[in-house]
Amino acid sequence: MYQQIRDALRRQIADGTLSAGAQLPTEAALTAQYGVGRATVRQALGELVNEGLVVPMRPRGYFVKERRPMVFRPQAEFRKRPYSAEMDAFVTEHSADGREPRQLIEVAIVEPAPDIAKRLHLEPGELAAVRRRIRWLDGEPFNVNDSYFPLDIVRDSEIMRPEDITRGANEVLAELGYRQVRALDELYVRMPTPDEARRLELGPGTPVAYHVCTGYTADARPVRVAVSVLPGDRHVISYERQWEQPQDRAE
Amino acid sequence: MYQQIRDALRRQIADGTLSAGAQLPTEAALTAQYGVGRATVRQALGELVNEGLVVPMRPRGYFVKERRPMVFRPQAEFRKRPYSAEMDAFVTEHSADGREPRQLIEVAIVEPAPDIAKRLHLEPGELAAVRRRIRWLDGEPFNVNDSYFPLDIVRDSEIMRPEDITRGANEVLAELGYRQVRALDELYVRMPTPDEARRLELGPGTPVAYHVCTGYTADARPVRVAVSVLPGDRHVISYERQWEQPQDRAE
DNA sequence: TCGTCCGCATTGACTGGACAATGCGCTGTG
DNA sequence: CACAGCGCATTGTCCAGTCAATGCGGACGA
Repeated sequence: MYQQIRDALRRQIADGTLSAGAQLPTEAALTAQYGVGRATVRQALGELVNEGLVVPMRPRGYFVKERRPMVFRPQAEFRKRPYSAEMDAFVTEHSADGREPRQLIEVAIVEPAPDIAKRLHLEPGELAAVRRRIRWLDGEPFNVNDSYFPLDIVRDSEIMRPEDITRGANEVLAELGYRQVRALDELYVRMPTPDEARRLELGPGTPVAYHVCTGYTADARPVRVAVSVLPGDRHVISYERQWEQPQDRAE
Repeated sequence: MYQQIRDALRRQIADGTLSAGAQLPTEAALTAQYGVGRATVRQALGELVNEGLVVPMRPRGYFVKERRPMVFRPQAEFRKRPYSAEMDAFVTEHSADGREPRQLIEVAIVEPAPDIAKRLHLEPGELAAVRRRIRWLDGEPFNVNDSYFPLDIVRDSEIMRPEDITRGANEVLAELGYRQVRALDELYVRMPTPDEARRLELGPGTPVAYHVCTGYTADARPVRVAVSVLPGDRHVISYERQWEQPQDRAE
């Protein structure tokens, strides 16, 4: 059965017989070794690909996938205080040292998708400004981040210019009189849409985190919806908490 | 080509021609309709399955998958807390009303996996206690949650008993003199291991969030590592943040 | 009326082939 | 020595078929 082949290969990957980056036996070799048809071997390999363990490099063969996640911190933009020693160590361990960043910013005025409009309290037909950002690391697309703002509050502001805002879009919003005091984060885990897979150059077997952050002003008006798509094989999402009170935590 | 068939079906699912729960044409029907071999049709259907859009119900046919996510809040779940109106509304919208919960608890003494041991600052060979929980909703496995504690501090405590601890394991730890004041959360997104897929009854095309929470006492000792596996199709992870309070309220 | 058994439609697993596409490396040429 | 071109190993796509497993529903019998 193909499951035997699949499991044997998976075991070899897990125990290091096949280390990261190593080449697997070719389809022909496996066909001969197990005495089965090629379709059977391909099914075994296909499942490993779908698990994200293996990448086919046509026509060179199959290779064990390497995983080099970067830390993604939803918290980073809010916090000014220093992080704890643990967080520092963790970030250092997964740092981007030596990798070359690049980003592309694009600004547009759109009628947002229904779920975005709902979060911004926009009526159907009302417009929003969107800053679309694609970020790259070492020439590899890393994540996409689209931030939506109600058009009437950011019109003619710095936010509409497709350039990097060093002090952050949140600071600009604050200067415009819409300082955010609260945010609601949602995180969905799913397989990418074909469009996302293309934009992020995702191989099969790579799920994504879909992160939606809605920022509110003190009078409970939503002024920003940030949508991020994070490839699972390139990220670890991390945040820190402190207990204000002795408290339970459960999932 | 199989891509045409796949895309045509995906379009029908997206635009509602095939609604959630509806049956797709059978392999035989598609074979006839497109005049291709069965393998081609199966490849098209297989990719839709891997995207999590479609579920094969052997031998009844292929059906459009339904998605019913529950809110998962790393922030206190039992704690009555003054959540904001937005959070309340969001939780209400994705509530578990009318669903029947069940859970199974198992306690063991183990030599933890290297990554767990490292987070607990345990030397190789040192032991940990682990409380393994599987939680169900409407007979469907919902998530698994394994909490590890250094054995020497929980030995003979209530934590070693495989029963529900109403006031929470964290409170027990606090009573033992190890009150947690800080936690570091990590979230990985990946495809499930075969073991996870079996325990959680995951179909193909269902990614998981792998959530690791390490809790620290005031003197920076890690006393608890909670590992959760959350099926992507049954969860939306959500948390709330506030800007720069004296005590940053976590995410 | 109720229960049991069996047929059948459908997917799962597999065979053994065919031809196309594609990088890599070698070879031969200028 | 540099470069262009070709061969080749390998995966991608596809075909036509076989047999097994499985749940549902209808036919049949008590």
